[in-house]
Amino acid sequence: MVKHMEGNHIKIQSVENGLILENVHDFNAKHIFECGQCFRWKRSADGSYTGVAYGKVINVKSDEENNSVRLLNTNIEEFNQIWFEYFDLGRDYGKIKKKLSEDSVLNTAIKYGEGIRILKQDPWEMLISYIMSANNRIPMIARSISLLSEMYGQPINYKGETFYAFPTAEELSKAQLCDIEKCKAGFRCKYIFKAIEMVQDGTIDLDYIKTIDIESARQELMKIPGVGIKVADCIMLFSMQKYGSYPVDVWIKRVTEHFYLHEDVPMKAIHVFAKDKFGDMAGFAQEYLFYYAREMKIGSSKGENK
DNA sequence: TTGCAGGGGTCAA
DNA sequence: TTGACCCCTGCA
Repeated sequence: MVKHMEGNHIKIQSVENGLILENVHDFNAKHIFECGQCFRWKRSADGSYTGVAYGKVINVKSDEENNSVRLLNTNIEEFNQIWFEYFDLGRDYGKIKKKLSEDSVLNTAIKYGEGIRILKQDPWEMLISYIMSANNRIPMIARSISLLSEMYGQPINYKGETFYAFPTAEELSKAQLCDIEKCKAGFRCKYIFKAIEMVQDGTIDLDYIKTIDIESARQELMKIPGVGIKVADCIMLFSMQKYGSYPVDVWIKRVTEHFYLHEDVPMKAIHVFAKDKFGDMAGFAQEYLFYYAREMKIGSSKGENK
């Protein structure tokens, strides 16, 4: 079977309990799963990653030498239905990188995270996950999501281990605030509780928000408590294909100031800069810069580049 | 050993 | 514009 990407084509081969994708360019599992866009993928000793998305568990291993990717615990139907889009395989990242590389900073940044792809994740899951991210650390966020899924999500068995799907709004609507608090998300629990209610009663319609322009979508998302500019931008970039979004967290603020603005500026100035400089490709630029900043510890008090 | 700052921001004053 | 905020880790 052959599946078309923009300007290229992927060859798909069925193997025992999975698929081998060949002729896949710009796909590095470490870069994809560790660039900060997702919380539910865990690395194994063999360099593969196992995770839960859209109610399925799969194992992913990329081989950059041979431009191939191995997916385990799936099949062609599921690949066509879920994973082709999830991994954004219809997009030519080579073209994006070429364009962004005209900028010398990005030219360097891209060398570090050359295999990044922006996953098309579920808006509901991103909403709750990024509410949890406020003033929090990645391992803590991952733990809270995991606890919430264990309490309210559907169990999925894979190789003798039980994984849990991210719970739907309906499944979570059965929870009281004191139940949500068991996921140890602290002061964010009350925001999550309210977000569940707003989505469940239709005050917030994520499907609709996905269809409207980026500015309106941001305003709409920010009606949810616990959702500010940064969280709204993450939701839009990681689950609504709004690639002009440039989520500004501490790392992005540091790296933008360090390389481009050369001084401490207000948050608003960073957004204006990104829109001018990167336009509708700002989201891709953000991911390369984020990965680079973290790898190099740029601007951090512990970094060598301060 | 205990204590305290601070973290993928947001909210309220 | 500035602190407080849950929970937890790292570092005196």
